[in-house]
Amino acid sequence: MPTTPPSTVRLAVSTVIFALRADRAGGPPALWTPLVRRTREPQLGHWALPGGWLPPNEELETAAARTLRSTTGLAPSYLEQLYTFGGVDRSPGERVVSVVYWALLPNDEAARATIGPNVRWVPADTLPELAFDHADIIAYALWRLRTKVEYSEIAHALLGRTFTLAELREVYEAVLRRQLDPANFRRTMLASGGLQETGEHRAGTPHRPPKLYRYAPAATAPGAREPFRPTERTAS
Amino acid sequence: MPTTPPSTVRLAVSTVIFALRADRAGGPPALWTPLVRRTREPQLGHWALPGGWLPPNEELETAAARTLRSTTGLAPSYLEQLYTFGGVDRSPGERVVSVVYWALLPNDEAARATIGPNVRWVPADTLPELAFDHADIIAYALWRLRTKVEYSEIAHALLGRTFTLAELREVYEAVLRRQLDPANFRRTMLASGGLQETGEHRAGTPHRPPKLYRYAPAATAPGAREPFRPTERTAS
DNA sequence: GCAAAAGTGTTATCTCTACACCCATGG
DNA sequence: CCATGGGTGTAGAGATAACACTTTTGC
Repeated sequence: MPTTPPSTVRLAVSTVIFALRADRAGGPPALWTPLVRRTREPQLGHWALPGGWLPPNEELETAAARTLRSTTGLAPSYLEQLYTFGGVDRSPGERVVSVVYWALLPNDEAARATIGPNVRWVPADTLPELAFDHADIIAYALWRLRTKVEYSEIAHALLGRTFTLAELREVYEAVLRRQLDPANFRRTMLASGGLQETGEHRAGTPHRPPKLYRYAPAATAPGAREPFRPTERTAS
Repeated sequence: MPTTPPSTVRLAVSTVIFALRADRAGGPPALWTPLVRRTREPQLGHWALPGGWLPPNEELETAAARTLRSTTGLAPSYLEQLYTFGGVDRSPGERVVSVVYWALLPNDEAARATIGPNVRWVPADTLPELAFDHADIIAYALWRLRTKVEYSEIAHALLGRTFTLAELREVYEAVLRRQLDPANFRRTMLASGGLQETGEHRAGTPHRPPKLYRYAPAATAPGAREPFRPTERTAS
């Protein structure tokens, strides 16, 4: 079916948001993501990633954070550019290039996220049918999260400011979908130097109270592999 | 200095290109990259990354390959999206969002790349002053190449179709800027399963003729970490 | 005291690295 | 037969994984 080629390119910014949620109280947490219902054509009524057109005077990352806030009412603990999707046939009738970001929300805050008829949280690995290529995009973001957790210290972004080692391990287990040895996990984490004892303990447990830690990135060792975030020039 | 905000966003595609070149004949190769001289304002006359505006009916990756071909006259052996740079103040007076790709050229072909008054090859780690934020972009692309070489098998893309293990090691050494143990390198490479003997030997050496290999990706083992290239829908 | 999770110790195994050594070829 | 890089063997250091064991709390 030959369509008349679009005359312009429109630029959108979308965000894939991840947070941990327990299916049932006390059960192991899993990754969930919020979707919004489209209120315009094309694909009116379909579920889609939060996003919108890029205002000419707004930074890309700021636009991503804004759509995130308007969707969930929360600020992300982690936000990074994922990929730019620009296939000619992504959207019928017009050429849309989407710069997609991905974000992590802290656990305690995510519980009181905005809910409404046009926002819906779904498990990240069993998605409903989505608009455009958004299912592919979420799958890619999930892959990025899962691979990045293995070599980077981002898991803490899914927790609150302080957490126990067992809670941190639960995050890893939810993301990686496999059990980890508590003893070895503890040693690996402490050896990384990225954790700092708060001196406090989690109260209210039916057993020995665990220590609380906070994330405190180690002083960058010479020659260490820093993530190298591209330097974006912010508006003056 | 307050400037009047631009009313539209323009979308460009640029490409960082890497190839190996020996400084002197027989010497160890190093990474070089081609630049083009700008023939329009802004930044007229400055050296910049090859690129251009995105035509509404052209795929992003196709646009990157096209600018690469028009700059060097060659086809890339590797091409991947790097990052999208969209800072509000990247370009004076207008809002330009650049989807940047990075590419590798095979060694034998790179030798006969196009040269002209408006194309100039420079060593990738000692750049001249560049237009816009292009120096930052190349630095980021270099970082990506150097980190990706450590966990992925892309080094062969800087060589021809067949190569010796010593030649492959030279690529790694040029990219990583450090010497590698030939014995251990050999074993690691052969164990990866990505190399296949051709049965031929490199002739004309003043000593024992080395075996020639070709790149032949191993059958994907179950649970192996595939690179997961995002699925772009190609034009029908 | 008993259950349960926090936290520690120990050992087998695998991987990485350095380097000694033999092999094959041109001159 | 000699120089040179191709190619193999191997032992020590360090990281990883499995699991036994001790500690500390609530009930």
